[in-house]
Amino acid sequence: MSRPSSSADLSLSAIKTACSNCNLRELCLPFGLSDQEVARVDELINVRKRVKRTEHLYRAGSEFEYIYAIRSGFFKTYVLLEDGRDQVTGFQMAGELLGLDGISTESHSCNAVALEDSEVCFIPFARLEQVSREVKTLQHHFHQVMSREIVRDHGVMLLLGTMRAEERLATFLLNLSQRFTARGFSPTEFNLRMTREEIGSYLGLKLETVSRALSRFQDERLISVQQKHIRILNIPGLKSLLDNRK
Amino acid sequence: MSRPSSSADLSLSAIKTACSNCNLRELCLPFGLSDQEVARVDELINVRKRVKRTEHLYRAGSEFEYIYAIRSGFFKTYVLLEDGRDQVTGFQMAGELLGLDGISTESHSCNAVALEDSEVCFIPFARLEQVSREVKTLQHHFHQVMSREIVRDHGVMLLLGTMRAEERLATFLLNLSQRFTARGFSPTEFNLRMTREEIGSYLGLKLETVSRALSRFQDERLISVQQKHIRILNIPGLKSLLDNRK
DNA sequence: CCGCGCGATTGACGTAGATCAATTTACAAT
DNA sequence: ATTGTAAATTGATCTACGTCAATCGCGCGG
Repeated sequence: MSRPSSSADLSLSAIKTACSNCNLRELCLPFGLSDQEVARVDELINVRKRVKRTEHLYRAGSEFEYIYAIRSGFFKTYVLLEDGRDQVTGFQMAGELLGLDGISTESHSCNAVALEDSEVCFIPFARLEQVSREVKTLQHHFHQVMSREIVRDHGVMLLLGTMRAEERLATFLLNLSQRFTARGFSPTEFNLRMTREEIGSYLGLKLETVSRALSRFQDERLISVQQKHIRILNIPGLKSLLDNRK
Repeated sequence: MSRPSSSADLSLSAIKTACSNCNLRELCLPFGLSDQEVARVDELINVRKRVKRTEHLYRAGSEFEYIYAIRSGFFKTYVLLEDGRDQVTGFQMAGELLGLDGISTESHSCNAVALEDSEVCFIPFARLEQVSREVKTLQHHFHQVMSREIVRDHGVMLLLGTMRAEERLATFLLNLSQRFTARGFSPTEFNLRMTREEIGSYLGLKLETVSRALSRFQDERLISVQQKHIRILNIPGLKSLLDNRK
């Protein structure tokens, strides 16, 4: 509906939403807001939609109109080079925002695709700006979210520029663990939503290298891997792969 | 004064500033604002300071209070790993903003150091937020600036994750060329402000690799290099290094 | 003008990860 | 259950870039 673009037709039934009774409140846009202020955010989120696995939420070049908040599910964002090479720029889970890349040129610069069936809140950006002119805490928090994305990107640049394969993968696993923890899931046991190839694309490695590194971690009893199921057996051990180097 | 921190004492005389008569207006924060609106921005920039070569503007961990606009000069930002490895996350020139990383945690997450004697406008962030609650165009433009940084970072991730040494360097040179052009300088002739090692750190390469690639470009008559002086002889040739791959 | 030192260049060699290829495994459709 | 397909694992080899090392050369201070 809202964007009859090249992206797959996202959904079906728009779901009535409310941040007020969303259990992701503390991870998402309304973080740190008073009840009254959350009510202001509520009024600007009027649509929630389902996005099925493999469907795109937006594509590079498509018009920017919304910021998206992941209600449930899992996404990846990626950029493409003309020759077909691509780079996964991030994996996003519940409570995280998508689409910030679109603000700069009014059109998206990357692609966002669901890695599992998901639900997404559509936040009309013009209205978000309007409300954040009125609600100081919302304004500040939104700036923090954007800044956090910049800081995260710098971390990825550090990873891509200086780390070896095993360090990259350990960093990746520890990051997932920490984010699952923040969402109330086990820090040590989870299912990967992405393929080895997608992990590799994110980490600047080939899928074979990812697979070999996972196997080596398993040999060293740091983790156990069975396809997409990961169990972290030795968090300090994984961490020690990072700080000892050089 | 403002931050009696670990950073070198930046300066000397604060200089009276005014965006209104700054020739970088169109590249900097006031871009796209009416005269009246620029006047509002003027009132929040009360300090301009000199930062000498090798001096830090801020360091990771230092308190965040200002966004900085480069009036003149050249900076690099970098992040550090405990073991001493570092990654240059960007090179910034006149009209560009520094310090956006600090918003997320109220303290800076990277380091910013001048690569040549520079002048910097200090923009108290709390006041910037205040004024941008009142000036819609300023608010929107600031969001665009932050978003542009995210998009830029994604481009660097693509470079670090998928490109080969010569492609990275060609991309780097073309990017510098384009930014110098936007500032009224020659697209084809400029002095590098950074060492081979700093270029390498930014591009995820060792300094020897940077040096060799530059020499190869010179052999192929794409550029001429003499120490820090670069002359680009064949822009299409450099570009063609990028799109043909694979 | 001279010498010192950092930055840059260039060469020889080593290696982490890419590439190519062959199975194996999981899961979805029938 | 059976077959088809995509994902994952593992091995053998190749290579782009890193590492180590020897100059070179420019700019700066005395």
